[in-house]
Amino acid sequence: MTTVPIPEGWPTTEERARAVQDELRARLVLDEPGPPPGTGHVTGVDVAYDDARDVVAAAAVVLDAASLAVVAEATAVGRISFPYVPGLLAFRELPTVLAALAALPVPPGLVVCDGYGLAHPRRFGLAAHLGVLTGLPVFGVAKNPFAFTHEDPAAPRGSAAPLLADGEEVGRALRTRDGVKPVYVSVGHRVSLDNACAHTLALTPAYRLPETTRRADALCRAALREATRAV
DNA sequence: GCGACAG
DNA sequence: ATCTTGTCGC
Repeated sequence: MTTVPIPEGWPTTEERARAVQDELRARLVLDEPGPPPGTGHVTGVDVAYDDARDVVAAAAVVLDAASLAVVAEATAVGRISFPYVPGLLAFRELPTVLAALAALPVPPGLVVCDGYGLAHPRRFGLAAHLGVLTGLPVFGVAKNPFAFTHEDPAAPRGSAAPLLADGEEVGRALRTRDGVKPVYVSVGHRVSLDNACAHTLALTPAYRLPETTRRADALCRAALREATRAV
C-alpha cells in the first residue's frame, strides 16, 4: 500500500473546484466507443473514509474482463482532501484513487468507478474527471439517481431508461437483476453509453452492482481498517 | 430564497 | 460515505 499527500494546487474552495471542472471539461473525449466487453482488463476503483481521523483509503482491483477473475490489486491511503459536497465528489476521492491506480503492476484497461460521469450539474462528474486526468477509458456506475429523473425500466435484467437532464440523455437507469432497483450508468471518458451499459451487464452475472465495484469496495474498506488500526 | 443531491 | 442486530432466504 502507498501513502499519498494532497496534490500541490488541489482546490480548497468550492468556487475554485467548480472552476477546475469547467476548465477540464474541454478535454473530455466522448466520440470513442471504448474497448468491447469481455476483452482485456476491467478495473474497479472505490474509496472509504474515516472523517474523524482524517483518513481516506482507496482501492483498485483489476479483473480479467472475460472471466472476471482478479488479476491484480492495489491500495493507497491519504488525508481527506475535500469535504463531501454534492457535485464536487471528485475532489474528495481522486488523489487517493490516482495513487492506487498508479500502484498497479499491470495496465488498468477500462476503469469503472462509483458515481457519475456526464450525469453531473456541470457535466463533469467523478468518472469524467478521472478519465481526463489519466487518459484512460472510464465510466461510472452509481447506486442512486442523484438529482436526475428517469422512467422506471421494465422488470427484466437488461432493461433501461434514459437519465435525462434538460432533455439530454446524460446516463441510463439500467436494471442489472430482474425486479431489483436499477443502477445508474454514466459515461466518463473515451467510452460510449451503449458500451458502458454492455460492460455493466457483463460485470453483473450475480449481483446488482458490478464485480469491479464490489471487489474494490471490499478492498478499500479493509485498507481503511488496517490504516486506522491501533491509532 | 431554500432544500435536495453521486460518495 | 458512516452509524448498526438480527433476520429471512438461497
